[in-house]
Parts: sequence; structure tokens; C-alpha cells
Amino acid sequence: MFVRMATDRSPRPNSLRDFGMTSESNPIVSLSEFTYKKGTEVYGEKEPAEYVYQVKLGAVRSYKLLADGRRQIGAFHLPGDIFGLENGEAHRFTAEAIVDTTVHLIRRQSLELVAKSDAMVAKNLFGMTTANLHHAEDHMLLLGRKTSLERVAAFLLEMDKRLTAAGVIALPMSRRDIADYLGLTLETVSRALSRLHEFGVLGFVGNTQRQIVLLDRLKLASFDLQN
Amino acid sequence: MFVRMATDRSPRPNSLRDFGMTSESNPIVSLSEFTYKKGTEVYGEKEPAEYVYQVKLGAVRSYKLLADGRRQIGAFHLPGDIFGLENGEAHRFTAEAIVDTTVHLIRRQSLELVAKSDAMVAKNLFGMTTANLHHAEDHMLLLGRKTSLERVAAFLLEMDKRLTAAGVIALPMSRRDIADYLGLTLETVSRALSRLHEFGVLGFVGNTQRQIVLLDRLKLASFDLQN
DNA sequence: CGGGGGCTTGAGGCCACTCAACGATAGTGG
DNA sequence: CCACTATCGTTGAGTGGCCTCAAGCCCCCG
Repeated sequence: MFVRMATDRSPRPNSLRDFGMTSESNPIVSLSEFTYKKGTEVYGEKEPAEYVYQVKLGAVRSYKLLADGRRQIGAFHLPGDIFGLENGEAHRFTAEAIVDTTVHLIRRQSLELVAKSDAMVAKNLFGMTTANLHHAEDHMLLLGRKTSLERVAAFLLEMDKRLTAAGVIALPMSRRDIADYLGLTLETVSRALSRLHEFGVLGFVGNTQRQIVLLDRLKLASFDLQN
Repeated sequence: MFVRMATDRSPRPNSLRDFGMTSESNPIVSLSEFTYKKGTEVYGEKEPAEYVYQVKLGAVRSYKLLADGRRQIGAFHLPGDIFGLENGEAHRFTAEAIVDTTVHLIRRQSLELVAKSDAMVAKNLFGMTTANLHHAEDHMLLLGRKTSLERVAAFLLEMDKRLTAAGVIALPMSRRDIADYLGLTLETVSRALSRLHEFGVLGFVGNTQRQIVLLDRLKLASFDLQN
């Protein structure tokens, strides 16, 4: 953890805008870039939260483990997403790169410093925490009360919104990751996808099973009972 | 909803301290008191969030429903707890009084006004949202990966921390409420409690099944695999 | 071209759910 | 104060949805 290779200083910290900063307003805040190899840890649960991250390219999973190895993924972080933002001292999840992933990172300390004087930044940090809360609240409903088919349908709809390009959902994560996100086993996820395929709701692109095209978004949505 | 009887103005708004205000610093903010009868709705999901609430006496459940009636309770609010705090415009859950419940309520508008000028208050609001997020994160792990026995054990340990008086856990909620909180059925909850009783981990007080005494807290904790 | 990881599919098992009966309790109204 | 009723909780029997275990295929990658 925290084994970091040479990083290049980003000359134009454009994604500071996501915290509510323009490049002119706060040229003090340093923004670094770093690439994690597939499967490596970005930070561990209960480690001190020193940085906040934004995915530039790739994908990250945030998860908790039980003592016997059972895993619950709380969220996937995709390009543009900010993760690792904590209010307390330590991280609440372990974060791992699902594929080779490039992130922007910013010292938490400097971010807090700016937030103290810039209300706009503080408001944006609050908004991000709120968004995380909303996602967790919706996910509790899924984990507590939805069937396997409903969970997988909901997952596809979420991914469709978040990472579809050219009509194709290019999933970066494995069936096991999906299963641990949805509170299922990988076999159950696979079966649910097969069923949706049979129903003509989705199709697979090429030879890989990670590229999915939604053929009938409306029908898919009907499998995920909304609240 | 929002059928409100005569409320008496509280002369000493002592619980404003929970937002980081002393009674001297902000005598402007009005704090009302109101009592909801058992089973009545405090607010509904997607209703505009006009007030923030603090439980003075009683208990409240916050839940989401699926279209077919499946229910997921996200949290129980017990005396001292603040609930209904939203960043967005609308409530994310429906809130109902589990038993006759007295709350303090404060206009959201006035709270936001104070937060704008008082950093301490703003920080406390942020902290409350963070606490809610942490609870939801832990609950995702429970709902996604724990067995029925582990869930019930975790529930008892949570309630033990939050509402034990004189060594007795006086549960305000029914088995159905517990089940909908834990993502189980009421029968499964009942069976789990019976098993824990057989194991000598807990006992029931009196004739009611809502008063529980923990006989072996350590053994109970061993049933809930920690992460 | 061999090895390994990822995915699918099948067979069987088990844990939690469903359905049902029953007792106890609390609330209601005569 | 006592039926009457509704609600709550427990327990049993049986079912079923998801899990477990296993085999086999495909693809990637050395």
C-alpha cells in the first residue's frame, strides 16, 4: 500500500473545478497524478486518510471485509468520480484498482485548508458526502429487499447511466466484483445475465462477456422494481 | 401527514446544543415540540424537507418502500437522535412514529441560516451527515453479507449501546420492524432470538418479548463477525 | 501451445421464506 | 370488569431461491 512510482506534476489542474475551484482562484493546491496497476490497493480500511482521489482513467472498487473473507463492495468509482473523501481521520473502505487506473490526487489537508476559507468548496465537499449517502441509502434497499434479477437489472441500469459509450456498456469489473457489490454469488449474477439475455433485454458484444449492449432499456427497467 | 395539534413553544431550547448552538448565542432560532401518535407519519419520502427533528421521547423508523410493498428500514431514531436532516430539497425516507413520540423540531430554513454564519453549526451538520453515511455503510455490509444470526446479534449489540437502561434493552419496535431493518422476515428474527435464548446469551423480562436482557455480551458479540 | 483466470451451466443442498396454527397480550367497547 | 377482537410473537412443516460444488469452455497471455 502506498507504493508509489514516479508521478508527474499536472500543469493544468483542471479537475479542481469539481471541488468548486477554478484554476485562477486557488493555484496553491497541488494536484498530482498517479497510476495504479490492476489489482493494487489505493488505500486500506482504517488507514489514515491523507489524500482524496479522482478517477481519471480506469475503475476502482471500495469494499469492506468480514473476518472470514466475505466481501461487500460499497461502490465502484469510474472516470470522473471522486473517492476517498473522509470526514474522520481514517478510510472506511479498502480501495483497489480494478484495472490499470490513473487518478488525480490531492492532499486532504490542503483541501480542508481551502474549504475553511472558501464556502463554495466546502459546499461542494458537503454535496459529495451527501451523494455518497444517497447512493448507500438506495443500495441498502437493493441489498435488503430486492431479488437477484432485480439487483442485476438495477446494476446494469446504473452502469448504463455512468459509463455507456457508443451504446455499449464496457464493464471493467468481473462477475465476482458485481456479485460482491450486489450481495450475491458470481454464479447467480451469471445466471441472471443469461436470463436477461434470453429475454432479449441485452446482448453481448464480441467474444468478451464484459461488453454489454442494452437492447430493451424499458423492459430491463421493468425488472427493477422502483420505489 | 403534517396534521399538527397545538404545540407549545419551548422556553428553554436546550437541545440546540446538539447543533453546536448555546441558548445565548442564537436565541432567534425557534424550537417547537410536537407529539406523534403511534403509527403516524412524521413525513413522507419525496416530501419537501421543511423541518429537522430530534427525538425527545419515543422512537421513529425511517424506511423506503418498493412498489409491491417490500420495505427496508434504513434506521431507527431513538431519544436524542436527530433525523430528517437533508441536503437536497426532499426527504429520502418516510418517517413514522413507532410508539407515541415527542420530537423537537426546528425549521430547516432557520438552521441553514445559522449555519451560513456559524462555522461551528455547519461543521456539526456535516458531522451528522457523516454519521448517517457511516451507519449506512456498515449496514450495507450487514445486508449484503451477514447471516440471519449475525444480523440479529449485530442488531442487539447496536440497541444495547443505544437504549439500554438498567441492564435491560426495552425495544420499542416489533419483530416485523426488526426484520425490515435487517433484511429478513419476522419469523427468521423470532427464530434467531429463540436460538440466542437457548444459547443462554439473552433472556426475556416479564411477559412481554420486547424487554431483553443480555446475559453474555461477549458470546453475543462472537455471533456477529466483525470486519 | 500450455496454463490460468474468467465465465457459464448443471446438479444438489441449505438457509431463509412462505404458509399455517396457536398462544399470549393489549386494546376496545359493552 | 369482562368478553371480544386485533395484533404480536412463537413454532412447525414444507417450499424455493440462492448458494455450493463441480465440470467444461473460452480467451488471454506468457
